[in-house]
Amino acid sequence: MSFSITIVRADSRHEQVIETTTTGLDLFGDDKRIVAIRVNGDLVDLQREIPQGAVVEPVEVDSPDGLNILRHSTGHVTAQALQRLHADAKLGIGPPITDGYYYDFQVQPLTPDDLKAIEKTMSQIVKERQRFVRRVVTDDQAREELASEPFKLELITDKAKASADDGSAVEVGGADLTMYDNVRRDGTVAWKDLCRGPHVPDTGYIRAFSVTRASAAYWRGDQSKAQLQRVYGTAWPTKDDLAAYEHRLAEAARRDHRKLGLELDLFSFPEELGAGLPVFHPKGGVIKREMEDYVRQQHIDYGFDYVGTPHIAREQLFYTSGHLPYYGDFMFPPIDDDGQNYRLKAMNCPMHNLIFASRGRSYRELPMRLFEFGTVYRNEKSGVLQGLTRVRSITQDDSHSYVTSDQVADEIRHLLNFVLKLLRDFGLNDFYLELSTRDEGKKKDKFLGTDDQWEVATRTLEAVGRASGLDLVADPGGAAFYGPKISVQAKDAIGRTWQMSTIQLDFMQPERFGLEYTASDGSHQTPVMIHSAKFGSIERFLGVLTEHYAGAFPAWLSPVQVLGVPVADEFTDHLRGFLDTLAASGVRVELDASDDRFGKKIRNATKQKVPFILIAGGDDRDAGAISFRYRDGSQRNQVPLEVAASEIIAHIAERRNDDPSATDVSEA
RNA sequence: GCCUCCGUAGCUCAGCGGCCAGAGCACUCGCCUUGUAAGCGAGUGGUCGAGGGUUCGACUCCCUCCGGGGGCUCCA
Repeated sequence: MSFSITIVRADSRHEQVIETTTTGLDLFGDDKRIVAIRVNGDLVDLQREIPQGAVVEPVEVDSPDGLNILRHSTGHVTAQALQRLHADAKLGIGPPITDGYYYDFQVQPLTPDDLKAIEKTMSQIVKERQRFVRRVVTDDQAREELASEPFKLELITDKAKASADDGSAVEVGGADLTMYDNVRRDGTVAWKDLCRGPHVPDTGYIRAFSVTRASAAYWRGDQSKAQLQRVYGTAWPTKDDLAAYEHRLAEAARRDHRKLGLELDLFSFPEELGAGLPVFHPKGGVIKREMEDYVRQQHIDYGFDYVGTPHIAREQLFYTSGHLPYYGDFMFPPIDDDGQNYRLKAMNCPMHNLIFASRGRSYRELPMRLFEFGTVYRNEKSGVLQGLTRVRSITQDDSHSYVTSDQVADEIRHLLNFVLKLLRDFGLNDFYLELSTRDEGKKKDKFLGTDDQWEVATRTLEAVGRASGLDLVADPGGAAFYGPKISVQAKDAIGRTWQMSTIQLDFMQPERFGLEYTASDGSHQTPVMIHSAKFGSIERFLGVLTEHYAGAFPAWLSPVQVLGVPVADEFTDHLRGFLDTLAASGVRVELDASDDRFGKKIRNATKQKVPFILIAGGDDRDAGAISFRYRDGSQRNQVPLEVAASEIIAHIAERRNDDPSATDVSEA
């Protein structure tokens, strides 16, 4: 008997006639790059029988599906290992995730030693080359086989609507339940799990994995349910892939702004101040000031007026704005002054509204654009604080544009252009837009306003977003309570995405504050308000910049732009004279006149990631010149003083984000 | 907020139910100083995160709080 089967590969398409009872494994033999197949479009195990006439597509291990299958299979191995070591552990779910997988267990908290033991046992299971064997079972069979697994029983009960052992990634179909047995070479079953599959043919396919950490998670993400231990791991097609992944993690750790903030003396979080409250040191202060100077000037250029408002206000203001009812958890508790309650501001908009409302306004004044650096205070839950990227005192470069409804689209375009220019000026060139809208489902009561208002606002933002030519990604439910928003997501030097600037449309607050302007026909109209923050917050942006540049900031942002290092004491004067010239032109210079040796000074300067190290020795003095050492380690010797000065000054004035800081070869 | 791990000098980290708690770097002082990543020596520096408890005795064990890492949840 023979079958006709079409095999489809990405680059070619040909037919083969296959003898025998055909399984996927027969077709692809021991090709360990192929971990599953698609039969007529459905993802299935390699061992599944193939119906006559089927179209078969191999799934390679390094495809997205292949990686998920590999990682999910590794999750099964992790679970088997854990239950070998802790017989009383109960299974939760174990899906693949970005770069890896996890598996949840009800078990005692796991120590790093436990994780090492799990990894070791996993290696044994991999060596045993246990086959993954799929088996269709009835509900009753499954219940019997998994009688000691309460969480699995719950899944079986809920199978019609709920997810399988790997959560949302692979759903249990309404009809069949499947078990996956891990079968040893002698035919005995080592372990089994309720699972939709598919899986790699045997555990020998798992060749590069690592158990990375353990933490806690709630059963089905529900705080009222059991707390489980979540074991995270990662798995890759080859050891090289795993090594590359680990290198990426190390690179991210090297760039961690919390670490660099300490090493470069930029900022700190004094325990005495409280969690999430940073202080900027002089060097961090320079970067902060450069950012502020830049964005203040840009706001002026883009037609904004610079204003100022206090940090606290009577509580009533935030009821008027709607923030207390809708945002109250994020505000610090009231300050009681003789029966009058005050609040630290968690946002600046109500105060800007008061400036708008301070006198009668004409349509001739619109768009009216107010801007300030407003430090707001948000009582973020202790567990979510993270370095500068999640703090409790947030300095926003906050602006509010008040416009007529006809001007909305133009103003959004204006703001988007502003924001994109700013991000590019700071060296972020790769971004996309996210459109955050109201959740149309159950959480509707969390949002103010009518359906019509939301509809119009959302459509306007979407139209401008699309017209920008950037990718526009939907974020349902992510809107503020007063309106939808567009946020710019920027990718940093190692490909991580950060939410930076936001542009939010607001039809609600003008109404609540009774804001009005007189239109050309003499009627009183309500303006539309557009919130926007370009950096988002100074703190967060500085944190992201630090990681983007790994601390090697472009010269114009560098706390110390030029550091002079004499080869020996006697050349200090030659160097000092030149540095004075640069300083007179506004360059931030330092001279290392300490009694450290030359090599040590180079080392110190390099660790501080100073863009220009200037060196003066006998050759330089005799030639009326100076030598350069750039951050990437390259050198230029005996550069005439005038040439050196004009190059440095020009480089800084141009606010260039590239040379000489493009490469950073500081020791890890 | 929840779980978990952690908190010893400015930093990175040793140490231990019982002499007076250590190292390297940093800092201070002295000597030294010629070409691109650590010169030598000495010294200063700690209420062992805070408070309470157990104990003859606590940096060490227990509890609470504060702070941090990782994760969950939340949120933008």
